Amino acid sequence: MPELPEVEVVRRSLSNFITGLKIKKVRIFNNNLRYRLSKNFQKNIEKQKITSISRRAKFLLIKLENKKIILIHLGMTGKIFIQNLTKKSTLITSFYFDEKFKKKHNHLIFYLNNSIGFIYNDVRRFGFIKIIKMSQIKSNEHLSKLGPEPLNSAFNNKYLISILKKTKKNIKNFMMDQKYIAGLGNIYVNEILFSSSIDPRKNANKLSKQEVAKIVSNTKKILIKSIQLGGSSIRDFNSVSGQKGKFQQKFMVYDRDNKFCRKMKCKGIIKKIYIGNRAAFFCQKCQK
DNA sequence: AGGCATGTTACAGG
DNA sequence: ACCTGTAACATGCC
Repeated sequence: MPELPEVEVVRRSLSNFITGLKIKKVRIFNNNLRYRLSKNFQKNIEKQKITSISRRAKFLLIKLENKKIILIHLGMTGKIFIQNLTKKSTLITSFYFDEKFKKKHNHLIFYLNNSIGFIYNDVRRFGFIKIIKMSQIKSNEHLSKLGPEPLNSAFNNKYLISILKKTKKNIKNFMMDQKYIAGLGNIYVNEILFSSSIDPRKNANKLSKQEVAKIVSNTKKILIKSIQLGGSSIRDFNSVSGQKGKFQQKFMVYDRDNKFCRKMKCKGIIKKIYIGNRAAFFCQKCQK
């Protein structure tokens, strides 16, 4: 689920629900996420008020009054629920609402005031939660190596041209690399390259200025559009009651192998190949 | 049954 | 040093 747009959608709805609330108590059901929780995990965050929630790349940063930050990465299947504990109903964030969510993979619950529970659920446990200090943001091992935010003005033609010169990667692997552009994943890179009419296998340092400009503008356009539509919901939440993201309805290539290219008059067939062990979807006719 | 999945990281070899 | 491929992590769904 979670690439930049999905994480941003979670951040926004989460922000409405829990900003200003106090973490009364933390219960841990399963300590075995990608990394084990630190020894002082509970002690560091209990009785602390949540001051704000921000996002960097695919990371959520929940800032607390004591200058500590709950750093969350959702991995592949991490989800956050906000539950109204008194009514025993699931309120949730616009993105992950599901009344029938399985308790099985709830690994952690933060009891907030107002009878609100913040639940971390992760089927595959590739995600993780760490407590860091505000002062460590810049030096943190996860955050320090990240490239610019694609929606920030620092991600522009000039920047991209300058770093593309130095790489020997193909453009798809390049764009997936968080140290060059932070927050893109497999779905959005496939979609951006399609809308830019660029073959994902193309050497990144062989792109023309025009192609680079297309990547920059299409990246911003697609991410913004997806955030507006609540992100992409794939593979889960088929229940009608839950609010799903809608960007998956806009996919031009992702998971559309053997289907017709959706570009007007193209009639090419979407092909699926593997690049760097990740599925690449593209139209052989429009992407050169 | 085996392959595949929105992610990241470590390691081997070129 | 950079690049690529492979495997690992763990679970569920075709």
